[in-house]
Amino acid sequence: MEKEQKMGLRERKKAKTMASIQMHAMRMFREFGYHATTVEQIADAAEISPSTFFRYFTTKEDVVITDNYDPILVAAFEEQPSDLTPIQAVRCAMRSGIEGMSNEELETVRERIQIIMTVPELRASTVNNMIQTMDLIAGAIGKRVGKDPGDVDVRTFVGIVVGVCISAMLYFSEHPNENFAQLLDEGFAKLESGIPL
Amino acid sequence: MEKEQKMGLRERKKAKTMASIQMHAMRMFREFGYHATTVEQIADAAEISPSTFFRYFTTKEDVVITDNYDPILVAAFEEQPSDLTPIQAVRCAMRSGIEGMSNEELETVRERIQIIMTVPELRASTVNNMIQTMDLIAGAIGKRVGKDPGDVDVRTFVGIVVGVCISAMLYFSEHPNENFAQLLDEGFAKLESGIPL
Amino acid sequence: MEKEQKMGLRERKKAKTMASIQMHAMRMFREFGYHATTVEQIADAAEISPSTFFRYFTTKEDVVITDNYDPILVAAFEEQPSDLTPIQAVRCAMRSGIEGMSNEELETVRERIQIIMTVPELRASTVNNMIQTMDLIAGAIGKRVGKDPGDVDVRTFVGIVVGVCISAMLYFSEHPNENFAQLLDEGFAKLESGIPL
Amino acid sequence: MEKEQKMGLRERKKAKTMASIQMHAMRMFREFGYHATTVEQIADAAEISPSTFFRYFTTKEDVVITDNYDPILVAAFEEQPSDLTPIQAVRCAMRSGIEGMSNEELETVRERIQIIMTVPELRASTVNNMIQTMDLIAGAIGKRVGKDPGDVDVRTFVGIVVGVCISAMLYFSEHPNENFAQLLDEGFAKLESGIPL
DNA sequence: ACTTACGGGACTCCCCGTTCTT
DNA sequence: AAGAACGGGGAGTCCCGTAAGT
Repeated sequence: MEKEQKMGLRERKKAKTMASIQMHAMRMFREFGYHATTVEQIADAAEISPSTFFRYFTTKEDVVITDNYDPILVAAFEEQPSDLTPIQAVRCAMRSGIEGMSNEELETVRERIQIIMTVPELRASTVNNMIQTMDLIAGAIGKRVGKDPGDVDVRTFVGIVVGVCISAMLYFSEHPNENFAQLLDEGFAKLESGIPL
Repeated sequence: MEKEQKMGLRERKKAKTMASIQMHAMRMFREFGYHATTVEQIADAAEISPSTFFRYFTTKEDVVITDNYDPILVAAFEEQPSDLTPIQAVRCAMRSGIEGMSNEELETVRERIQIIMTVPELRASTVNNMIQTMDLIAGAIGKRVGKDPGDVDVRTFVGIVVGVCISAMLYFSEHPNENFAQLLDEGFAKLESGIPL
Repeated sequence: MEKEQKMGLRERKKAKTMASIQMHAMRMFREFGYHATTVEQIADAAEISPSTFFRYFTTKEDVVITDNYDPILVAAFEEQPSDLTPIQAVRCAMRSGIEGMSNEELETVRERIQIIMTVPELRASTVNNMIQTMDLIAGAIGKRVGKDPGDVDVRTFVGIVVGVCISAMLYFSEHPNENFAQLLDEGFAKLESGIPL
Repeated sequence: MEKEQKMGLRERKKAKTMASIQMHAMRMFREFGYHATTVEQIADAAEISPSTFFRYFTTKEDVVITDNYDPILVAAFEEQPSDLTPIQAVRCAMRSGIEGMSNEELETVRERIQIIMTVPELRASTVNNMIQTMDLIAGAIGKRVGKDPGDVDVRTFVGIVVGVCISAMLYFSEHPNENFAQLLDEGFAKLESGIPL
């Protein structure tokens, strides 16, 4: 009990520190630009030492890229009724994942996408990140269609999903006034009736 | 004549230096690993100064990632008969692009893919690279289907193509004995009849 | 004759190139900042090669610092009537030097001072430059007062003059709306009646 | 107690490292010349890494230029009896500052001046440094005479002081057998009775 | 657990020679 | 003979990791 509580407190404190770093970092990226902001400056702003920064985030990039939506997404996917086609299931999972976010959260996501897609390195490593995420989904999809997660078809399918997500993010970064959730949804909607074009 | 020759010599010398750097780099990456090899070491091996290295390649990553297949691919795509569906055209362009390579060249490509997919940073920035490449193709596709290259559908289509390529490369990196060209081709073949799964 | 004309043309062309470089450089320094502007960018803007840049200006700093007022100043100084005290002579020489400038020229000078005093390196090397300039004047002063240019008093005198110039420039850089010529003149005016304070 | 001691130890270690770098650097500058000595070589000699060098000194120049006499000088100035004229106070402060140095220290100072005045860049940035130092003194002077530190007269006065220091240093660098302390003192002595010449 | 100190590699820019071209 | 290309090399900054305290 006692231990658990203390852990809880610690966890919460860690989460708070992490959030603080992220907040300051994002603000500074916005104000001065990603490259113009150094880790040291972020550490100063968050009142920690640079090494602590790296204990919370492996790299500078990670501050922008790290999110915790993976398990949420997977869970949402697994909850989809089994009569949906895989592509429908993905679409619905995405949608319900987004619907679960507060407006504030969504705003943060939008801002992150803007920064990410603007900075080549971030764009690169985010995609990389997505590939790993989608490996997760590959498992879920495999279960659903009764195939091995390593199966070529499953993998290709996952590739397509990632591709659609990327193009939605890119498109959104160039048209910030569009509704990102909708863009994404429409992308998958089209997939339901085959390849666009 | 004379002029052309001299220019040619210069160009050729530059190309030779570039190739030399790349050769040494790839060899050393293979032998000692990507991270264990420093730019300085590569420069030493290629008998140039580190600064010269960076005059030829903007980053260390670039040594692995840079290729000149973009214009070839685009050209191949534009040559495809106009009665093919976009996806068919892409598939055929890829195929003819690969067929135009010597065995040696193909071997190099294969090796590059292996290295790239193994090292996270390279994987990341290659994908990034592909996005840009595909922007090129977006233009060609736009022309073919009579849409703006920035059109959502075109963009989504391009995203899908990239997605399939990535998954093929990933799959290949895990199954080095497969035939990469064939993997890629099969990926697109499936697309022709809709989304797999 | 012919040769002289060609030389004249060449000279003029060189001067034009030099002016062009300087113009572009100053513009870019103003717009993007001194450090953010690279020599390469300047060269691009001036449509020359980086090496040519360095043929006209030894260093990047030189673009801002180089001027041709030294001989003018010395000449003006030597023209001063011999009944003036040294400090009066300096003052009058400065004044007549400035009066000989067009408004446009003065504006350029003002702008240069602003940039110079803002960038530490420029400030540093300008002062250095002034020391050399004043060595020139030391000669003229020596002649005037019948002492060796290397004499301690002459040197101290020169030091004071430089000191007053610097403080005027610094003051001006912090109060851009003041009249620089007047600031300088007032500085020397005070010297005529002893050390201020 | 314990903490204080340990802190003291740490501080002392840092100071030792700093002194070691400076010592090696100065020795090598003397032996091989300033430009012929690279930071890497200094780092090697001091048994640190180049990055550590730059953690202690922002630039290579800083190794020569950095000193800690500013606060000493200011303190000495503020201790001067208030019936002295500003110029007398400056003179006395300088004198008492120098008198507080050990012979060894003075020797180091002399050596530094020799190097500094020989190398244009060092000369330049030292002057720059002095301007900042004198800004400090401007504060003290302002207090003494009851004027704003930004006042034109105060600034001009400071400029003159700097000018005299520079000319003393320059003169000394050309006449190494002179007594620097005395040269400086004589410079200010003359100022007391008006501008020399 | 959190910091300080340090190492080291990537990368950029400045600046300068040498060579090659025109 | 003038100028551009090419390359070398040093200074400096930033990221990131590790070891040693505390």
